[in-house]
Amino acid sequence: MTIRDVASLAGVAVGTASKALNSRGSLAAITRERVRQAAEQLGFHPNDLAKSLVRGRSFTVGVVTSDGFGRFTTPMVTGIEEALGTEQIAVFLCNAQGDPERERRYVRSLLEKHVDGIIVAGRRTDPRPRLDTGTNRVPVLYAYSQADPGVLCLLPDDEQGGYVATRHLLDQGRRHLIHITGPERFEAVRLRLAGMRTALAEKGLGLGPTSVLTGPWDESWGRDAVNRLLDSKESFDAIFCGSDQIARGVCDALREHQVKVPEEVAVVGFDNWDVVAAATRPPLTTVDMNLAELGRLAGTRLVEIIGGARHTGVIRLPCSLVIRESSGARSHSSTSGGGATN
Amino acid sequence: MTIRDVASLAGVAVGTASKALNSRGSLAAITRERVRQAAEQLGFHPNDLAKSLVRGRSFTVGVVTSDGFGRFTTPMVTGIEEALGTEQIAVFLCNAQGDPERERRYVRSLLEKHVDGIIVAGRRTDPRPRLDTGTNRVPVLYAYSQADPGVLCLLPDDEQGGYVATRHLLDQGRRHLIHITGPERFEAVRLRLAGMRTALAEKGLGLGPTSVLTGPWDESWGRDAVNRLLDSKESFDAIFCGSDQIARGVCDALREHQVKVPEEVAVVGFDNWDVVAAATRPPLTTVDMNLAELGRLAGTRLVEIIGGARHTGVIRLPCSLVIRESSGARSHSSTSGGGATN
DNA sequence: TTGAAAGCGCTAACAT
DNA sequence: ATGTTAGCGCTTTCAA
Repeated sequence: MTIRDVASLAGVAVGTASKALNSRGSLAAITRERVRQAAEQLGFHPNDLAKSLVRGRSFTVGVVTSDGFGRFTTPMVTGIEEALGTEQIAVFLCNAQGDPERERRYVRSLLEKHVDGIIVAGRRTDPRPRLDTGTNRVPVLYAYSQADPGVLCLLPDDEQGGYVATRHLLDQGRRHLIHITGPERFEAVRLRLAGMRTALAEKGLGLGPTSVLTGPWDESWGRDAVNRLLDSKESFDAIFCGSDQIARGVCDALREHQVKVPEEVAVVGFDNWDVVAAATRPPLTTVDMNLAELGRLAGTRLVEIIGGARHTGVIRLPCSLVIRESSGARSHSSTSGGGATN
Repeated sequence: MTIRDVASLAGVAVGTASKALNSRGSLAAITRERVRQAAEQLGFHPNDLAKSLVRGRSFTVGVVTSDGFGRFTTPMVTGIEEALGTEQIAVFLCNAQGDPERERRYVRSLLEKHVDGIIVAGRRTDPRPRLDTGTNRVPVLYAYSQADPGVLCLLPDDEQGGYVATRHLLDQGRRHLIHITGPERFEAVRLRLAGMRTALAEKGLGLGPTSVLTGPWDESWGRDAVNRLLDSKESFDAIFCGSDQIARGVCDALREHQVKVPEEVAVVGFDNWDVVAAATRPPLTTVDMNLAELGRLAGTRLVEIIGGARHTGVIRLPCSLVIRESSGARSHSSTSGGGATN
């Protein structure tokens, strides 16, 4: 079942059939129609392999992730697929699991498949070595991942995220804020904290050395940190957490100490990881990094680069605040709050 | 940069170069080496598109999922990739999100890319319509998803899963078991319950009408169900839950009513969803569906079918029990427990 | 407006 | 053992 069959059924040459099916060149309307009908009748589908070979483009892109299609990659891939789908581009997903050897193998395979471009997606935003594509000049773009300034990197604006979260707490009248977050070696941790400080400074407030607690990214750290805080007798009326998992631990520990959330202490998380945020009691107000949107942008930018555009540098996409009950505010969502953005 | 360049640098004909690079035919060792060196020196990568065109196989397969790379699909894809990777087969991942129209578009695109086969992956195991590939005869296989008996379906053995969980509780000396699970319209819910009944029957025990509580799949249902149970004054010393999320809600509610887990009530979950199972207090004993293994099998079976083998019918893979603290047993893991399997 | 023919990069059958 | 050649299915000049 090839275009020859269609051509002969329609009684035309293959070249003519090709033009008819691709709406190219000039043809009699009647001929075009005859070819279309023949194709329809035979259930003809063109062979993309042959098409790609002659056109020198495969209309596929590769996504190399180190996150195993986890929490961060998943929504991004959805966005990427959405953006590329409208361009008729299909996606090869490769899960390198952070292993350089696997990554090399995947890249090799992608190059042999002549992908039109590659998106590198990570599980954390800290700099990584540039993807090694040898002498090949395929367009490469980094999403939720960054390499050096010579390439295009798309990242959430963690600083602005920290800012809006804090600003929201201040707007609720809270004045004694605590930050419980992940390990300081994460750039995201440092940026979110910086945004928090900016928002506090605008109100003439600051953060004492005992008000920032760093530890692992998980629930039990949230509980431990709260216990430590309660022991220290430090007073506070709000906690901004570096992740929803931490926030959940925080809420659990507060409840178990009969501290009412949000009446006595307001809590804001980070990630808007639905299964965690929705299951927390009370449901979490949290920062959403808009990863699907970031994925969408990655897709469209990559298409532009494939088309010849030159994009480099870091683009940071604003986070939004998703308001639920843990912060004691009436619900509404917001992306605004700027000011902390570079 | 094509095989011609390699051939001319090595001073041989393209056919010779091809043979050398693919270790086919008979060649002088010295020639083979010369070609290899030339390829190396030029950084030559063969064009898979051309290769596929002439060989009539693309060495790619499509995975169409309705689970958005979620909890179930993610580990499966890891297994699929692993199995196919060793066969040099790459994977097109398509997230149809349960939308038939999107599914049609993806299948069309996969067929045009001439994938060698397609794996349909779901977010629930209940029967779905067969994937529509038109007149095309590509091999299709269903993983964590099933269609009709004419095709090959790979599923977890939910009944055996229910059996091992229950058996484990009985082995701990528990005698008054409760089942809190998801909506009865799920085949998995009915099968797990059947396995539970089998295990109980072996000890001459049964399940009263008030001992099986069905509801939504989430944490709050677990809490509600426990509250209802405690109100009813029904006595029990173990709860087998249809999901880890339900189990987590169950543990939280029990703790809040000062019921000790596992001393007074043992709890077993289902899914071994690490972020939930590990964060629960105490950490959950739970049933693991071995989805990566299921994915691996899907990959190898698909390769066999592509190779001409004919496989149909339903294959159910055994679940294993992952023992943590919520069931009050010393840790060890087990896949055995059969008996409830068809 | 249509047809004929070249060629995308590669493999495989056939010659030498 | 190596070279030559004919395609794989399609698009795209160029002629007619």
